[in-house]
Amino acid sequence: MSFAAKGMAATAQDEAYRAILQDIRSGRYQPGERLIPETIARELAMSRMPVREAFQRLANEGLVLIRPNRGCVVSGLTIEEIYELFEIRSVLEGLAVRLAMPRFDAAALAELDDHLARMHRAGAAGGADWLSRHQEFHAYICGLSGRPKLIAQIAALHIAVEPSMRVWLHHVAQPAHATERQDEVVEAIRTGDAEHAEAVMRDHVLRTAPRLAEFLRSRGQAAGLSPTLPASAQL
Amino acid sequence: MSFAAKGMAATAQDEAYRAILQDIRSGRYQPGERLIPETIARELAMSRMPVREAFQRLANEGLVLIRPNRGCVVSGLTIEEIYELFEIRSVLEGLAVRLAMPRFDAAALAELDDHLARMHRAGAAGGADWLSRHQEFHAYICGLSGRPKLIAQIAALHIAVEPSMRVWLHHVAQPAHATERQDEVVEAIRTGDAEHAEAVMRDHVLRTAPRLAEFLRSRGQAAGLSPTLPASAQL
DNA sequence: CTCTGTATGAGTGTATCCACTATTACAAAG
DNA sequence: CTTTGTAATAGTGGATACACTCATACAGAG
Repeated sequence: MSFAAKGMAATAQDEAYRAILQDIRSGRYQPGERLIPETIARELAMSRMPVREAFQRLANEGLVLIRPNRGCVVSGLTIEEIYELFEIRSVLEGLAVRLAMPRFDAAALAELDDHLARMHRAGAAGGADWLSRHQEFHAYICGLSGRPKLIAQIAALHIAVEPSMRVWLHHVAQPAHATERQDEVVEAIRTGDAEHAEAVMRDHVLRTAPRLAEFLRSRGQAAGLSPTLPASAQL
Repeated sequence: MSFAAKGMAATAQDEAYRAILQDIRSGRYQPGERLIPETIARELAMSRMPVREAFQRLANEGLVLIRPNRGCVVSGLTIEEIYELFEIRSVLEGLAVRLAMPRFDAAALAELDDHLARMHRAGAAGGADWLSRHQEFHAYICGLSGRPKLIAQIAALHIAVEPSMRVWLHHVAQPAHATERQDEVVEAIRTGDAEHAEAVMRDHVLRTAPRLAEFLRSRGQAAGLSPTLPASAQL
Protein backbone atom coordinates (compact mmCIF):
# COMPACT_ATOMS: atom_id res chain seq x y z
CA MET A 1 0.00 0.00 0.00
CA SER A 2 1.16 3.48 -0.70
CA PHE A 3 1.84 5.01 2.66
CA ALA A 4 1.96 8.54 1.34
CA ALA A 5 -1.36 9.93 2.51
CA LYS A 6 -3.17 11.93 -0.15
CA GLY A 7 -2.42 15.26 1.51
CA MET A 8 1.22 14.34 2.07
CA ALA A 9 3.94 15.88 -0.05
CA ALA A 10 6.13 13.23 -1.63
CA THR A 11 8.84 15.65 -2.60
CA ALA A 12 10.32 18.87 -1.30
CA GLN A 13 9.15 20.75 -4.34
CA ASP A 14 5.61 19.63 -3.72
CA GLU A 15 5.84 20.72 -0.13
CA ALA A 16 7.01 24.15 -1.23
CA TYR A 17 4.21 24.36 -3.77
CA ARG A 18 1.54 23.58 -1.24
CA ALA A 19 2.95 25.95 1.34
CA ILE A 20 3.20 28.91 -1.03
CA LEU A 21 -0.18 28.18 -2.57
CA GLN A 22 -1.72 28.14 0.87
CA ASP A 23 -0.12 31.45 1.75
CA ILE A 24 -1.33 33.07 -1.44
CA ARG A 25 -4.85 31.75 -1.04
CA SER A 26 -5.04 32.86 2.56
CA GLY A 27 -3.77 36.29 1.69
CA ARG A 28 -0.56 36.12 3.68
CA TYR A 29 1.29 36.96 0.48
CA GLN A 30 -0.41 40.01 -0.97
CA PRO A 31 -0.71 40.81 -4.68
CA GLY A 32 2.37 42.66 -5.85
CA GLU A 33 4.49 41.23 -3.07
CA ARG A 34 7.81 39.84 -4.13
CA LEU A 35 8.64 36.27 -3.21
CA ILE A 36 12.31 35.68 -2.46
CA PRO A 37 13.31 32.04 -2.93
CA GLU A 38 16.00 32.08 -0.27
CA THR A 39 13.67 33.43 2.39
CA ILE A 40 10.97 30.88 1.71
CA ALA A 41 13.56 28.13 1.42
CA ARG A 42 14.89 28.94 4.88
CA GLU A 43 11.36 28.99 6.24
CA LEU A 44 10.69 25.51 4.92
CA ALA A 45 14.15 24.20 5.76
CA MET A 46 15.16 23.39 2.22
CA SER A 47 17.26 24.93 -0.53
CA ARG A 48 16.22 27.49 -3.13
CA MET A 49 15.80 25.00 -5.91
CA PRO A 50 12.58 23.20 -5.01
CA VAL A 51 11.12 26.61 -4.20
CA ARG A 52 12.02 27.87 -7.66
CA GLU A 53 10.31 24.90 -9.24
CA ALA A 54 7.25 25.55 -7.12
CA PHE A 55 7.28 29.11 -8.49
CA GLN A 56 7.18 27.67 -11.98
CA ARG A 57 4.05 25.72 -11.20
CA LEU A 58 2.39 28.70 -9.62
CA ALA A 59 3.31 30.84 -12.60
CA ASN A 60 1.69 28.37 -14.96
CA GLU A 61 -1.50 28.60 -12.95
CA GLY A 62 -1.35 32.36 -13.15
CA LEU A 63 -0.98 32.93 -9.44
CA VAL A 64 2.46 34.39 -9.72
CA LEU A 65 4.43 36.27 -12.33
CA ILE A 66 8.05 35.52 -13.10
CA ARG A 67 9.99 38.05 -15.12
CA PRO A 68 13.45 36.93 -16.20
CA ASN A 69 16.12 38.27 -13.89
CA ARG A 70 13.55 40.25 -12.00
CA GLY A 71 12.09 37.73 -9.63
CA CYS A 72 8.71 36.43 -8.69
CA VAL A 73 5.74 38.51 -7.58
CA VAL A 74 2.25 37.53 -6.50
CA SER A 75 0.04 38.50 -9.39
CA GLY A 76 -3.03 40.52 -8.55
CA LEU A 77 -5.89 40.48 -10.99
CA THR A 78 -7.22 43.45 -12.90
CA ILE A 79 -10.96 44.01 -13.05
CA GLU A 80 -10.94 42.77 -16.63
CA GLU A 81 -9.11 39.60 -15.65
CA ILE A 82 -11.59 38.90 -12.89
CA TYR A 83 -14.46 39.23 -15.33
CA GLU A 84 -12.66 36.94 -17.70
CA LEU A 85 -12.14 34.28 -15.06
CA PHE A 86 -15.81 34.37 -14.12
CA GLU A 87 -16.79 34.09 -17.76
CA ILE A 88 -14.63 31.03 -18.19
CA ARG A 89 -15.86 29.54 -14.96
CA SER A 90 -19.45 30.06 -16.00
CA VAL A 91 -19.20 27.96 -19.14
CA LEU A 92 -17.01 25.32 -17.52
CA GLU A 93 -19.27 24.88 -14.51
CA GLY A 94 -22.24 24.96 -16.83
CA LEU A 95 -20.71 22.08 -18.73
CA ALA A 96 -19.90 20.29 -15.48
CA VAL A 97 -23.43 20.43 -14.14
CA ARG A 98 -24.86 19.33 -17.46
CA LEU A 99 -22.58 16.29 -17.48
CA ALA A 100 -23.33 15.62 -13.83
CA MET A 101 -27.10 15.55 -14.28
CA PRO A 102 -27.47 11.79 -14.91
CA ARG A 103 -25.71 11.09 -11.63
CA PHE A 104 -28.04 13.09 -9.45
CA ASP A 105 -30.00 10.41 -7.67
CA ALA A 106 -31.75 10.75 -4.33
CA ALA A 107 -28.54 10.23 -2.36
CA ALA A 108 -26.67 12.84 -4.36
CA LEU A 109 -29.48 15.34 -3.95
CA ALA A 110 -29.49 14.74 -0.22
CA GLU A 111 -25.77 15.35 -0.03
CA LEU A 112 -26.25 18.48 -2.08
CA ASP A 113 -28.76 19.72 0.49
CA ASP A 114 -26.20 19.00 3.18
CA HIS A 115 -23.72 21.21 1.41
CA LEU A 116 -26.32 23.95 1.15
CA ALA A 117 -27.06 23.69 4.84
CA ARG A 118 -23.40 23.82 5.79
CA MET A 119 -22.97 26.89 3.62
CA HIS A 120 -25.88 28.69 5.18
CA ARG A 121 -24.70 27.81 8.66
CA ALA A 122 -21.22 29.15 7.88
CA GLY A 123 -22.75 32.28 6.39
CA ALA A 124 -24.90 32.89 9.43
CA ALA A 125 -22.05 32.26 11.86
CA GLY A 126 -20.11 35.20 10.56
CA GLY A 127 -19.03 33.85 7.23
CA ALA A 128 -15.40 33.31 8.12
CA ASP A 129 -15.22 30.05 6.23
CA TRP A 130 -18.29 30.53 4.11
CA LEU A 131 -16.00 30.76 1.12
CA SER A 132 -14.57 27.30 1.71
CA ARG A 133 -18.05 25.83 2.10
CA HIS A 134 -19.10 27.58 -1.08
CA GLN A 135 -16.17 26.14 -2.98
CA GLU A 136 -16.99 22.69 -1.62
CA PHE A 137 -20.56 23.09 -2.83
CA HIS A 138 -19.38 23.83 -6.33
CA ALA A 139 -16.70 21.16 -6.15
CA TYR A 140 -19.28 18.55 -5.21
CA ILE A 141 -21.40 19.31 -8.26
CA CYS A 142 -18.39 19.38 -10.57
CA GLY A 143 -17.10 16.18 -9.04
CA LEU A 144 -20.22 14.35 -10.18
CA SER A 145 -19.36 15.15 -13.77
CA GLY A 146 -16.62 12.53 -13.55
CA ARG A 147 -14.29 14.63 -15.70
CA PRO A 148 -10.91 14.95 -13.96
CA LYS A 149 -9.43 17.66 -16.13
CA LEU A 150 -12.59 19.72 -16.08
CA ILE A 151 -12.67 19.48 -12.31
CA ALA A 152 -9.05 20.55 -12.03
CA GLN A 153 -9.56 23.51 -14.34
CA ILE A 154 -12.51 24.76 -12.37
CA ALA A 155 -10.67 24.30 -9.11
CA ALA A 156 -7.79 26.36 -10.45
CA LEU A 157 -10.19 29.15 -11.36
CA HIS A 158 -11.70 29.14 -7.89
CA ILE A 159 -8.24 29.40 -6.40
CA ALA A 160 -7.28 32.27 -8.69
CA VAL A 161 -10.09 34.51 -7.50
CA GLU A 162 -9.96 33.33 -3.90
CA PRO A 163 -7.66 36.09 -2.61
CA SER A 164 -9.85 38.81 -4.06
CA MET A 165 -12.96 37.11 -2.73
CA ARG A 166 -11.46 36.95 0.74
CA VAL A 167 -10.79 40.64 1.01
CA TRP A 168 -14.24 41.29 -0.35
CA LEU A 169 -15.98 39.06 2.14
CA HIS A 170 -13.89 40.51 4.91
CA HIS A 171 -14.51 44.15 4.14
CA VAL A 172 -18.09 44.29 2.97
CA ALA A 173 -21.28 44.55 4.96
CA GLN A 174 -23.61 42.78 2.51
CA PRO A 175 -21.47 39.91 1.34
CA ALA A 176 -22.15 37.24 -1.20
CA HIS A 177 -23.57 34.71 1.21
CA ALA A 178 -26.50 36.99 1.94
CA THR A 179 -27.60 37.44 -1.63
CA GLU A 180 -26.24 34.56 -3.65
CA ARG A 181 -29.13 32.28 -4.50
CA GLN A 182 -27.53 28.86 -4.61
CA ASP A 183 -30.97 27.42 -3.99
CA GLU A 184 -31.85 28.27 -7.56
CA VAL A 185 -29.06 26.03 -8.78
CA VAL A 186 -30.22 23.14 -6.63
CA GLU A 187 -33.79 23.68 -7.75
CA ALA A 188 -32.73 23.64 -11.38
CA ILE A 189 -30.85 20.40 -10.81
CA ARG A 190 -33.97 18.91 -9.23
CA THR A 191 -35.97 19.54 -12.39
CA GLY A 192 -33.74 17.04 -14.18
CA ASP A 193 -33.50 19.27 -17.22
CA ALA A 194 -29.81 19.34 -18.12
CA GLU A 195 -30.01 22.30 -20.48
CA HIS A 196 -31.88 24.31 -17.91
CA ALA A 197 -29.44 23.43 -15.13
CA GLU A 198 -26.55 24.49 -17.36
CA ALA A 199 -28.15 27.86 -18.07
CA VAL A 200 -28.93 28.49 -14.41
CA MET A 201 -25.41 27.59 -13.34
CA ARG A 202 -23.97 29.96 -15.91
CA ASP A 203 -26.09 32.82 -14.65
CA HIS A 204 -25.31 31.95 -11.08
CA VAL A 205 -21.56 32.09 -11.62
CA LEU A 206 -21.68 35.28 -13.62
CA ARG A 207 -23.82 37.08 -11.10
CA THR A 208 -20.99 37.40 -8.59
CA ALA A 209 -18.53 39.04 -10.96
CA PRO A 210 -19.92 42.58 -11.26
CA ARG A 211 -20.38 42.96 -7.51
CA LEU A 212 -16.87 41.81 -6.75
CA ALA A 213 -15.57 44.03 -9.52
CA GLU A 214 -17.42 47.05 -8.18
CA PHE A 215 -16.00 46.49 -4.73
CA LEU A 216 -12.45 46.21 -6.01
CA ARG A 217 -12.91 49.28 -8.16
CA SER A 218 -14.13 51.24 -5.16
CA ARG A 219 -10.96 50.28 -3.34
CA GLY A 220 -8.88 51.26 -6.34
CA GLN A 221 -7.54 47.73 -6.40
CA ALA A 222 -6.26 47.41 -9.90
CA ALA A 223 -3.15 45.50 -8.88
CA GLY A 224 -2.52 44.97 -12.54
CA LEU A 225 0.26 42.48 -12.82
CA SER A 226 -0.84 40.31 -15.65
CA PRO A 227 0.56 36.84 -15.12
CA THR A 228 2.44 34.86 -17.71
CA LEU A 229 -0.22 32.84 -19.37
CA PRO A 230 -0.14 29.04 -19.24
CA ALA A 231 0.66 27.97 -22.73
CA SER A 232 2.23 29.43 -25.79
CA ALA A 233 0.24 32.38 -27.07
CA GLN A 234 0.26 31.38 -30.70
CA LEU A 235 -1.37 28.13 -31.62
CA MET B 1 13.50 49.15 -27.55
CA SER B 2 13.34 45.56 -26.40
CA PHE B 3 15.58 43.70 -28.74
CA ALA B 4 14.34 40.29 -27.69
CA ALA B 5 12.13 39.33 -30.60
CA LYS B 6 8.85 37.74 -29.59
CA GLY B 7 9.92 34.27 -30.61
CA MET B 8 13.28 34.60 -28.88
CA ALA B 9 13.95 32.72 -25.66
CA ALA B 10 15.21 35.05 -22.96
CA THR B 11 16.43 32.26 -20.74
CA ALA B 12 17.85 28.79 -21.15
CA GLN B 13 14.87 27.29 -19.42
CA ASP B 14 12.56 28.91 -21.92
CA GLU B 15 14.64 27.61 -24.77
CA ALA B 16 14.40 24.10 -23.37
CA TYR B 17 10.66 24.47 -22.93
CA ARG B 18 10.13 25.54 -26.51
CA ALA B 19 12.36 22.85 -27.92
CA ILE B 20 10.71 20.03 -26.00
CA LEU B 21 7.23 21.36 -26.67
CA GLN B 22 8.00 21.47 -30.36
CA ASP B 23 9.27 17.90 -30.31
CA ILE B 24 6.18 16.66 -28.50
CA ARG B 25 3.81 18.49 -30.83
CA SER B 26 5.57 17.26 -33.91
CA GLY B 27 5.53 13.71 -32.64
CA ARG B 28 9.29 13.27 -32.38
CA TYR B 29 8.77 12.31 -28.75
CA GLN B 30 6.06 9.65 -28.73
CA PRO B 31 3.56 9.12 -25.92
CA GLY B 32 5.03 6.85 -23.29
CA GLU B 33 8.57 7.78 -24.25
CA ARG B 34 10.82 8.65 -21.38
CA LEU B 35 12.59 11.99 -21.43
CA ILE B 36 16.05 11.95 -19.88
CA PRO B 37 17.16 15.39 -18.73
CA GLU B 38 20.84 14.79 -19.34
CA THR B 39 20.33 13.69 -22.93
CA ILE B 40 18.20 16.68 -23.81
CA ALA B 41 20.53 18.98 -21.94
CA ARG B 42 23.48 17.80 -24.02
CA GLU B 43 21.43 18.21 -27.16
CA LEU B 44 20.69 21.83 -26.30
CA ALA B 45 24.16 22.54 -24.93
CA MET B 46 23.05 23.38 -21.41
CA SER B 47 22.88 21.71 -18.03
CA ARG B 48 20.15 19.47 -16.66
CA MET B 49 18.58 22.12 -14.50
CA PRO B 50 16.81 24.35 -17.02
CA VAL B 51 15.58 21.16 -18.68
CA ARG B 52 14.11 19.97 -15.40
CA GLU B 53 12.26 23.22 -14.97
CA ALA B 54 10.96 22.98 -18.51
CA PHE B 55 9.62 19.54 -17.58
CA GLN B 56 7.72 21.16 -14.74
CA ARG B 57 6.02 23.56 -17.06
CA LEU B 58 5.13 20.81 -19.49
CA ALA B 59 3.78 18.70 -16.66
CA ASN B 60 1.54 21.53 -15.53
CA GLU B 61 0.10 21.73 -19.00
CA GLY B 62 -0.51 18.02 -18.98
CA LEU B 63 1.83 17.21 -21.83
CA VAL B 64 4.17 15.20 -19.68
CA LEU B 65 3.90 13.15 -16.53
CA ILE B 66 6.45 13.32 -13.75
CA ARG B 67 6.34 10.55 -11.16
CA PRO B 68 8.57 11.19 -8.16
CA ASN B 69 11.87 9.39 -8.48
CA ARG B 70 10.67 7.75 -11.64
CA GLY B 71 11.31 10.31 -14.28
CA CYS B 72 9.42 12.13 -16.96
CA VAL B 73 7.37 10.48 -19.71
CA VAL B 74 5.38 11.96 -22.56
CA SER B 75 1.75 11.52 -21.57
CA GLY B 76 -0.51 9.99 -24.12
CA LEU B 77 -4.22 10.55 -23.82
CA THR B 78 -6.85 7.91 -23.21
CA ILE B 79 -9.99 7.95 -25.30
CA GLU B 80 -11.90 9.35 -22.34
CA GLU B 81 -9.40 12.14 -21.90
CA ILE B 82 -9.64 13.08 -25.56
CA TYR B 83 -13.39 13.29 -25.28
CA GLU B 84 -13.02 15.40 -22.18
CA LEU B 85 -10.66 17.82 -23.88
CA PHE B 86 -13.02 18.25 -26.79
CA GLU B 87 -15.91 18.84 -24.42
CA ILE B 88 -13.97 21.55 -22.64
CA ARG B 89 -12.82 23.07 -25.91
CA SER B 90 -16.37 23.14 -27.21
CA VAL B 91 -17.69 25.34 -24.41
CA LEU B 92 -14.60 27.53 -24.30
CA GLU B 93 -14.55 28.15 -28.05
CA GLY B 94 -18.30 28.64 -27.92
CA LEU B 95 -17.75 31.34 -25.33
CA ALA B 96 -14.94 32.83 -27.39
CA VAL B 97 -16.97 33.15 -30.55
CA ARG B 98 -19.89 34.63 -28.65
CA LEU B 99 -17.65 37.28 -27.14
CA ALA B 100 -15.99 37.89 -30.49
CA MET B 101 -19.22 38.55 -32.35
CA PRO B 102 -19.32 42.34 -31.88
CA ARG B 103 -15.88 42.61 -33.45
CA PHE B 104 -16.77 40.86 -36.68
CA ASP B 105 -16.88 43.73 -39.12
CA ALA B 106 -16.37 43.47 -42.87
CA ALA B 107 -12.59 43.41 -42.58
CA ALA B 108 -12.65 40.64 -39.98
CA LEU B 109 -15.05 38.58 -42.08
CA ALA B 110 -12.77 38.99 -45.08
CA GLU B 111 -9.79 37.82 -43.09
CA LEU B 112 -11.86 34.90 -41.85
CA ASP B 113 -12.53 33.92 -45.45
CA ASP B 114 -8.80 34.12 -46.11
CA HIS B 115 -8.21 31.65 -43.34
CA LEU B 116 -10.85 29.35 -44.77
CA ALA B 117 -9.23 29.53 -48.20
CA ARG B 118 -5.78 28.81 -46.83
CA MET B 119 -7.18 25.82 -44.97
CA HIS B 120 -8.86 24.38 -48.01
CA ARG B 121 -5.76 24.90 -50.08
CA ALA B 122 -3.65 23.10 -47.50
CA GLY B 123 -6.21 20.31 -47.34
CA ALA B 124 -6.25 19.87 -51.10
CA ALA B 125 -2.46 19.96 -51.35
CA GLY B 126 -2.12 16.80 -49.30
CA GLY B 127 -3.00 18.15 -45.90
CA ALA B 128 0.50 18.10 -44.47
CA ASP B 129 0.03 21.38 -42.67
CA TRP B 130 -3.74 21.48 -42.79
CA LEU B 131 -3.69 21.06 -39.02
CA SER B 132 -1.69 24.24 -38.51
CA ARG B 133 -4.00 26.19 -40.80
CA HIS B 134 -6.96 24.79 -38.92
CA GLN B 135 -5.51 25.87 -35.60
CA GLU B 136 -4.85 29.31 -37.01
CA PHE B 137 -8.45 29.52 -38.15
CA HIS B 138 -9.68 28.79 -34.64
CA ALA B 139 -7.05 31.02 -33.10
CA TYR B 140 -8.15 33.93 -35.24
CA ILE B 141 -11.74 33.66 -34.06
CA CYS B 142 -10.72 33.24 -30.43
CA GLY B 143 -8.31 36.13 -30.74
CA LEU B 144 -11.17 38.48 -31.57
CA SER B 145 -12.73 37.73 -28.19
CA GLY B 146 -10.02 39.89 -26.65
CA ARG B 147 -9.75 37.58 -23.65
CA PRO B 148 -6.09 36.65 -23.10
CA LYS B 149 -6.59 33.86 -20.60
CA LEU B 150 -9.38 32.30 -22.58
CA ILE B 151 -7.20 32.37 -25.67
CA ALA B 152 -4.32 30.75 -23.83
CA GLN B 153 -6.52 28.01 -22.40
CA ILE B 154 -7.91 27.14 -25.79
CA ALA B 155 -4.45 27.15 -27.32
CA ALA B 156 -3.27 24.75 -24.65
CA LEU B 157 -6.13 22.40 -25.47
CA HIS B 158 -5.29 22.47 -29.15
CA ILE B 159 -1.70 21.61 -28.35
CA ALA B 160 -2.72 18.76 -26.07
CA VAL B 161 -4.60 16.91 -28.81
CA GLU B 162 -2.20 17.87 -31.58
CA PRO B 163 -0.04 14.74 -31.42
CA SER B 164 -3.07 12.46 -31.67
CA MET B 165 -4.49 14.55 -34.47
CA ARG B 166 -1.25 14.31 -36.39
CA VAL B 167 -1.12 10.53 -36.38
CA TRP B 168 -4.77 10.48 -37.34
CA LEU B 169 -4.35 12.83 -40.27
CA HIS B 170 -1.29 10.95 -41.35
CA HIS B 171 -2.78 7.48 -41.29
CA VAL B 172 -6.34 7.93 -42.42
CA ALA B 173 -7.76 8.07 -45.90
CA GLN B 174 -10.79 10.27 -45.20
CA PRO B 175 -9.32 12.83 -42.87
CA ALA B 176 -10.93 15.74 -41.10
CA HIS B 177 -10.25 18.30 -43.77
CA ALA B 178 -12.51 16.47 -46.17
CA THR B 179 -15.55 16.37 -43.94
CA GLU B 180 -15.19 19.11 -41.37
CA ARG B 181 -17.64 21.84 -42.29
CA GLN B 182 -15.92 25.00 -41.08
CA ASP B 183 -18.07 26.91 -43.54
CA GLU B 184 -21.00 26.36 -41.19
CA VAL B 185 -19.16 28.20 -38.47
CA VAL B 186 -18.37 31.13 -40.73
CA GLU B 187 -21.94 31.19 -41.94
CA ALA B 188 -23.24 31.27 -38.38
CA ILE B 189 -20.91 34.15 -37.59
CA ARG B 190 -22.23 36.01 -40.62
CA THR B 191 -25.78 35.85 -39.29
CA GLY B 192 -24.69 38.07 -36.42
CA ASP B 193 -26.61 35.98 -33.91
CA ALA B 194 -24.21 35.41 -31.02
CA GLU B 195 -26.20 32.63 -29.37
CA HIS B 196 -26.48 30.79 -32.65
CA ALA B 197 -22.79 31.15 -33.41
CA GLU B 198 -21.96 29.78 -29.98
CA ALA B 199 -24.17 26.74 -30.50
CA VAL B 200 -22.73 26.05 -33.95
CA MET B 201 -19.16 26.36 -32.70
CA ARG B 202 -19.90 23.91 -29.91
CA ASP B 203 -21.27 21.36 -32.31
CA HIS B 204 -18.42 21.93 -34.70
CA VAL B 205 -15.78 21.24 -32.08
CA LEU B 206 -17.56 18.21 -30.68
CA ARG B 207 -18.05 16.64 -34.06
CA THR B 208 -14.36 15.76 -34.46
CA ALA B 209 -14.04 13.89 -31.19
CA PRO B 210 -15.87 10.62 -31.94
CA ARG B 211 -14.11 10.13 -35.24
CA LEU B 212 -10.67 10.71 -33.74
CA ALA B 213 -11.61 8.44 -30.86
CA GLU B 214 -12.77 5.68 -33.17
CA PHE B 215 -9.52 5.84 -35.10
CA LEU B 216 -7.41 5.64 -31.97
CA ARG B 217 -9.52 2.79 -30.65
CA SER B 218 -9.02 0.90 -33.90
CA ARG B 219 -5.28 1.25 -33.48
CA GLY B 220 -5.53 0.15 -29.87
CA GLN B 221 -3.95 3.41 -28.91
CA ALA B 222 -4.94 3.74 -25.30
CA ALA B 223 -1.57 5.11 -24.21
CA GLY B 224 -3.14 5.73 -20.85
CA LEU B 225 -0.68 7.78 -18.89
CA SER B 226 -2.90 10.25 -17.14
CA PRO B 227 -0.93 13.43 -16.57
CA THR B 228 -0.63 15.19 -13.26
CA LEU B 229 -3.41 17.69 -13.36
CA PRO B 230 -2.71 21.41 -13.20
CA ALA B 231 -4.03 22.49 -9.87
CA SER B 232 -4.82 20.94 -6.55
CA ALA B 233 -7.62 18.44 -6.85
CA GLN B 234 -9.55 19.59 -3.83
CA LEU B 235 -10.90 23.09 -3.88
C1' DC C 1 19.72 71.47 -5.01
C1' DT C 2 19.49 68.50 -9.04
C1' DC C 3 21.35 65.38 -12.09
C1' DT C 4 24.35 61.80 -13.51
C1' DG C 5 27.81 58.24 -13.13
C1' DT C 6 29.66 54.68 -10.37
C1' DA C 7 30.00 51.22 -6.94
C1' DT C 8 28.10 47.95 -3.87
C1' DG C 9 25.03 44.63 -2.64
C1' DA C 10 21.03 41.67 -3.14
C1' DG C 11 18.98 38.38 -6.12
C1' DT C 12 18.60 35.54 -10.19
C1' DG C 13 19.98 31.81 -13.50
C1' DT C 14 22.88 28.00 -14.43
C1' DA C 15 26.39 24.43 -13.49
C1' DT C 16 28.33 21.05 -10.76
C1' DC C 17 28.20 17.85 -7.01
C1' DC C 18 26.29 14.49 -3.71
C1' DA C 19 23.09 11.24 -1.70
C1' DC C 20 19.46 8.31 -2.48
C1' DT C 21 16.11 5.51 -5.31
C1' DA C 22 14.84 2.36 -8.68
C1' DT C 23 15.80 -0.75 -12.21
C1' DT C 24 18.37 -3.94 -14.46
C1' DA C 25 21.49 -7.83 -14.94
C1' DC C 26 23.44 -11.56 -12.99
C1' DA C 27 24.28 -15.38 -9.92
C1' DA C 28 23.05 -18.85 -6.77
C1' DA C 29 19.51 -21.84 -4.90
C1' DG C 30 15.53 -24.57 -5.60
C1' DC D 1 14.61 -24.07 -16.20
C1' DT D 2 12.51 -21.10 -12.92
C1' DT D 3 12.81 -18.30 -9.06
C1' DT D 4 14.80 -15.30 -5.82
C1' DG D 5 18.38 -12.54 -3.77
C1' DT D 6 22.06 -9.29 -4.65
C1' DA D 7 25.11 -6.20 -6.86
C1' DA D 8 25.93 -2.70 -10.26
C1' DT D 9 24.39 1.15 -12.81
C1' DA D 10 21.60 4.68 -14.49
C1' DG D 11 18.83 8.41 -13.06
C1' DT D 12 16.47 11.43 -9.88
C1' DG D 13 15.91 15.13 -6.29
C1' DG D 14 18.27 18.38 -3.76
C1' DA D 15 22.27 21.44 -2.15
C1' DT D 16 25.91 24.27 -2.99
C1' DA D 17 28.82 27.24 -5.78
C1' DC D 18 29.59 30.69 -9.26
C1' DA D 19 28.78 34.25 -12.66
C1' DC D 20 25.90 37.71 -14.17
C1' DT D 21 22.02 41.13 -13.87
C1' DC D 22 19.53 44.60 -11.75
C1' DA D 23 18.55 48.02 -8.29
C1' DT D 24 19.76 51.04 -4.92
C1' DA D 25 22.72 54.37 -2.61
C1' DC D 26 26.07 57.52 -2.74
C1' DA D 27 29.44 60.91 -4.51
C1' DG D 28 30.84 64.37 -7.45
C1' DA D 29 29.78 67.69 -11.21
C1' DG D 30 26.84 71.08 -12.96
